[in-house]
Amino acid sequence: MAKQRALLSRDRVLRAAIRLADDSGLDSLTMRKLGQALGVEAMSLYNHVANKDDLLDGMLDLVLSEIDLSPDAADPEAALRKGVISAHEVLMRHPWACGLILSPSPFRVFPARMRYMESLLGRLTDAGFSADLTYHGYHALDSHILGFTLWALGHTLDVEDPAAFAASFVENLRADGYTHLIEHVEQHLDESRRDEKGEFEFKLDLILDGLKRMRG
Amino acid sequence: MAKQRALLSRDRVLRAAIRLADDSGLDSLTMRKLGQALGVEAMSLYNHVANKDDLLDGMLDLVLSEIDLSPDAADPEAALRKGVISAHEVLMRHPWACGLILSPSPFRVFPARMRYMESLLGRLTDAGFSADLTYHGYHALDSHILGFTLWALGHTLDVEDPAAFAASFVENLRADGYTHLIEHVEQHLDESRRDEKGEFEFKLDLILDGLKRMRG
DNA sequence: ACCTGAACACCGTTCAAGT
DNA sequence: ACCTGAACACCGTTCAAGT
Repeated sequence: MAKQRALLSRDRVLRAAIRLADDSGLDSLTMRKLGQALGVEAMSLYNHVANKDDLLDGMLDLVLSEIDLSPDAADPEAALRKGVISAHEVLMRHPWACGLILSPSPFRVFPARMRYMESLLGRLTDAGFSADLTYHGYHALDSHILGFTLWALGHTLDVEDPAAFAASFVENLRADGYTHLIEHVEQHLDESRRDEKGEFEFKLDLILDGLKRMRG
Repeated sequence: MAKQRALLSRDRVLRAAIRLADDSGLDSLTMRKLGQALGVEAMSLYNHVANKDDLLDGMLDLVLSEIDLSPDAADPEAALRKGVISAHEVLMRHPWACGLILSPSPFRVFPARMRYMESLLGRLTDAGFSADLTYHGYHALDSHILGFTLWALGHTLDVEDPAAFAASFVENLRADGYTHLIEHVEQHLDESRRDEKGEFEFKLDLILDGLKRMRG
């Protein structure tokens, strides 16, 4: 460890925290370990963040800033669809973020989140949806972005050999007659199907097509 | 506290833990507080659950058992829709459950979850969906159940006067020109719209109608 | 067989003391 | 102004000792 470390700053603390959470998960993000990663004692961090909640808010603010929900007057429907997918991709890169945004207490507000909300609502309006459809459509899309992504992340099983795991899982199921579940697991093992982005967009298009039909 | 307490058992421990989490949230569910609620020291709990993860799995097993996904040969489409709504209602009653099921590590398997998966797949098949549509439809519906419910729970702001909170929130937004977001918050304040179940079913019907159209 | 006191290795956070 | 040692009030969990 170099003796001459760069000076601590809020930005350096937040970026180190994101890296630590990306690499090792939120459970590994403790003030002590974060200090260690920065070559400093845990207590020093409190000179740059108010407390751990403030740290988490700051991390989310940087992450949501990566989302690109910019307008496209030439093709507003494509801009909406692309923005939603951008949000999904950003949240998949930072697997700890979705759960944090959706944790009920405290309700987290920070600048990038407001900009995200404003932009998503703007892209819905641009696409020609009425105030009423924009209202419901926002809920459908925001819950798809955060909810589906968290759901997908919650189904990534962290095991060396997924095929072997699934095989022994199916074996256990067979004895108890879970016929539909066995078929579903076998469909998952079909390499041609294992396409997470495809699943996100499949449901996204169900939602978007339904909204467009209601728009008439 | 009565001196003569009923004997501890795994079932009593699990039910007390569910009550504590329902009333005070998952953060309040510590082994020490759970012991206290049962009139016992924390260490006694380890005679009935292997560890805290085993406790959480047991709690989820009881909760998911409340879901009614029974078939209805006379109207299989209604059975599917009713079952999805039943799952949502159960998960709303136990606000800590969704987040736990979707927490990525460990991937939680327990009997009631397998029965839930098997039943949901069965209701999709009953409704006449092909193997392929059942595969994608299961992902769309399961992620809607768990993801939307968690999303909705993550938006319940725990404040004494929501209207006053929203008003001051809007005031802050106005200075920064968040016009779409202001309109959205004002739509939320419209009493006639505040219908959480409506929002769940709005998106559910987008998904179900889309699936039915693909079924042809 | 079931319960518990003491202990261990952790948390977030405060605060007086150092530079 | 920024960093830190010591301390406090918590966690989950183990284990030997009690009944």
